[in-house]
Amino acid sequence: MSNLEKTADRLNALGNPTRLQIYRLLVRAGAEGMSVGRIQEVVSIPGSTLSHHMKLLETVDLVAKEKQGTTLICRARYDVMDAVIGYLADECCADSSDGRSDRGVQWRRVAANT
Amino acid sequence: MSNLEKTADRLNALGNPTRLQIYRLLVRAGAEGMSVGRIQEVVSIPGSTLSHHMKLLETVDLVAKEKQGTTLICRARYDVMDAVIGYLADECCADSSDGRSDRGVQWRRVAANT
DNA sequence: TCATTATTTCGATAATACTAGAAATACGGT
DNA sequence: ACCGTATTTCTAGTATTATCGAAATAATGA
Repeated sequence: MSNLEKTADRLNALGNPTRLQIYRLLVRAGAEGMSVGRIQEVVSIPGSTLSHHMKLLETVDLVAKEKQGTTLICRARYDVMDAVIGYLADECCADSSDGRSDRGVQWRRVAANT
Repeated sequence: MSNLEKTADRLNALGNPTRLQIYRLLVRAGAEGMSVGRIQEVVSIPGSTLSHHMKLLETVDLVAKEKQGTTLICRARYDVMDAVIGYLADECCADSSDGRSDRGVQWRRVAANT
């Protein structure tokens, strides 16, 4: 699967309001993550529908699941989002080789303030 | 329309291999842009299909069209991509207020090397 | 083992998206 | 006015996606 296809799949996964909301929750939850049940409380949709969305997010690797007893902890995979934005910024929005770049802004990955 | 919905629509527009390819072409074409016909030569799809994709990209403001005589010049709207990545980086991936951020990387908009 | 809670899978329906041929429109040149 | 080129709109078939109730599975504790 090409880089373009993989990126398109991931963008598509985020290209749904419900899933983007879920992903946003998970990113904000940080390393602690969030259980499927807790997510369901927030987004207020039937479990079966939620499960379907979670599966898609997991399929494209944007979300990882870890079973803890009977509950499932979900976490955003920052490295994968990193790859997505990296594609947009580098592969896609990189300066073209003929130096036609005149956008004024660019996206760059920077180290977190640690 | 909320910021989340708008962003989801834009991600959805890019979440299709053909459209992502088109968008990539346009970004690389820079300020000069690219005509619909030229895009069609590259991506090799029927005009009606291409027109449909271009319309969607325009609807979400990722692409602007400018009529020059009988041909249509299309250009990527970097400011809008900027807003999309900005949402992901700030709204979505921003450090949560409780300081749980521990990702190691972050995306930041930086000035282009002018 | 039984009940309970958490989550998924199944199955079905409705909605949306993708694709593309054919006809229509818009423009510039003759 | 007519022709050719560029692009869109119309129309429709097919495919994919979203939704959700009900049944199934998994894990824990009594």
